[in-house]
Amino acid sequence: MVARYELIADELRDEILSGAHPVGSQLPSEAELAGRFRAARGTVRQAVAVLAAEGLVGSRQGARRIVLGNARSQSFAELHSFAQWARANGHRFGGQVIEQRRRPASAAECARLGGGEVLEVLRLRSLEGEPVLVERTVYAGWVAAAVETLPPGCESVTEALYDSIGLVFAYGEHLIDAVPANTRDADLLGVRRGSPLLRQRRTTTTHEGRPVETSDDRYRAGSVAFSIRNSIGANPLVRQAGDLRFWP
Amino acid sequence: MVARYELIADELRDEILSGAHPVGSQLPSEAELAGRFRAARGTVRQAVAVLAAEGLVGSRQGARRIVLGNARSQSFAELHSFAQWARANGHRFGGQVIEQRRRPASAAECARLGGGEVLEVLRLRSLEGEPVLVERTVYAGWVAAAVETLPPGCESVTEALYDSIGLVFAYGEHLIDAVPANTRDADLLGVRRGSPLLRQRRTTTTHEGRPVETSDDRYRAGSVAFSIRNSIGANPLVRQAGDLRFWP
DNA sequence: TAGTGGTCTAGACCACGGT
DNA sequence: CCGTGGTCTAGACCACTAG
Repeated sequence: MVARYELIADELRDEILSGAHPVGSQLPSEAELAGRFRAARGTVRQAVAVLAAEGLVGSRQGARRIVLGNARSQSFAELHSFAQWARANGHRFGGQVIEQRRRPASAAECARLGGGEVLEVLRLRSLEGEPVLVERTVYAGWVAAAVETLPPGCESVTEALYDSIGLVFAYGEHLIDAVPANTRDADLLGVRRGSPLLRQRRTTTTHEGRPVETSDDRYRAGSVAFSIRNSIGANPLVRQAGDLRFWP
Repeated sequence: MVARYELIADELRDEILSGAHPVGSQLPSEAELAGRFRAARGTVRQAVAVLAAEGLVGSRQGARRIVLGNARSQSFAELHSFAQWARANGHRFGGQVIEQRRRPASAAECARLGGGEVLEVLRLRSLEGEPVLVERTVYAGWVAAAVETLPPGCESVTEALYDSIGLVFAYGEHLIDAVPANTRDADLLGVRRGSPLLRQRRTTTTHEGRPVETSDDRYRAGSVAFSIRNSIGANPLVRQAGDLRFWP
């Protein structure tokens, strides 16, 4: 079942991306759109809220909505999944487990994952055949068994865990900064020790708010960037801090 | 004029932050909240959408909303303003213009800012007395004059430009990655050449979609991080990729 | 099956922008 | 001033979750 407002949003998005509404131009008014799509004004507002959340249009009280961009932003919850991002963008990618072991949770991990035993996995992932990412992931005890059954060359852990135990990575918090490569990082990525890496630390939970994993991912400089769109003075329908996507 | 849903959101947020709704617990149903606040269901939904956009609660059809976090996220459009972020977080900060000159726009800048002459400014900014940020900003020709009248030690360019010509930085697009410090960066920040910097490239526009500036900001590693909260499978009211804030 | 959130409607009033 | 988007209401139906 696809919602009406999604269909309207899709149609408007296509018009924007195709150039029918150039960047800087005004969108039709809500009343006009409501008439055109034979929908209530509220439904149209939901549709344009989608576009606003994608950073395609902006709005302010009293003036017509304005087209801000015409680049497809890949709406990424795939911030969690290297594989899903790489596939969606047509990249050749791979991955390999380097190390994997169970151990007791540290104090910090107890706070984030809920204590007990955890599973620590070190993965090296590549893009177009080049190693670009060192992933150090710590899984909560209750998913450890499922992760251990995955093949070492598993392409997408996210998808595999969904298929095997129906696990959905629903919410995430991410910290992004820069760090120097340590000896191990440097060795795995083929860069010099101390050279810049883009680090993404994240904690992921299920729909129920149950913590699944925390991870420390380090990208070789120049391989990817994070892209964010945001706006000020937006109302909550629009309040989005921005869509977020990887950038090759 | 403060909207009703904002007041409701404020009250619920306070309850969450104060621990009345612990992380992992369920929020009251929309119907209950509507009764309690004597508001229509739609208004209550707007209020909880605010909290969802802040990453405090999550939701899924059929189940009650769940409390995901209890940390205040400083809802940052202030991603644009080092001064506003630093002040809001109680940091001691400063800034100084190192270089400033007019020059013709490059080809790339023409595309982003609209051509003609531009104003290039190099600023060094500090936190707690330590230099942490090298800011290379290119202003569009139409704001150049206003920027040139600012004192070299101006704390907040964003605020100063609002006060002087009513300019509002409304929309931004940001690219975040890691780069090695070049000789100049290293010299200004007091780090070794080649050491990691966190880079934020941004383009900012007005409410009307008119480009104002593009900037290349480089943070010393360890001084700040970017924090993002996001969710999957969210509906557009909630679709926010996440609030975004600096992190000391 | 009952309760919950997601969608949609139709109408009202208000604050703001531009003329 | 008019047109626009922002807020709010009241009610309806549906899809989903959970017991």
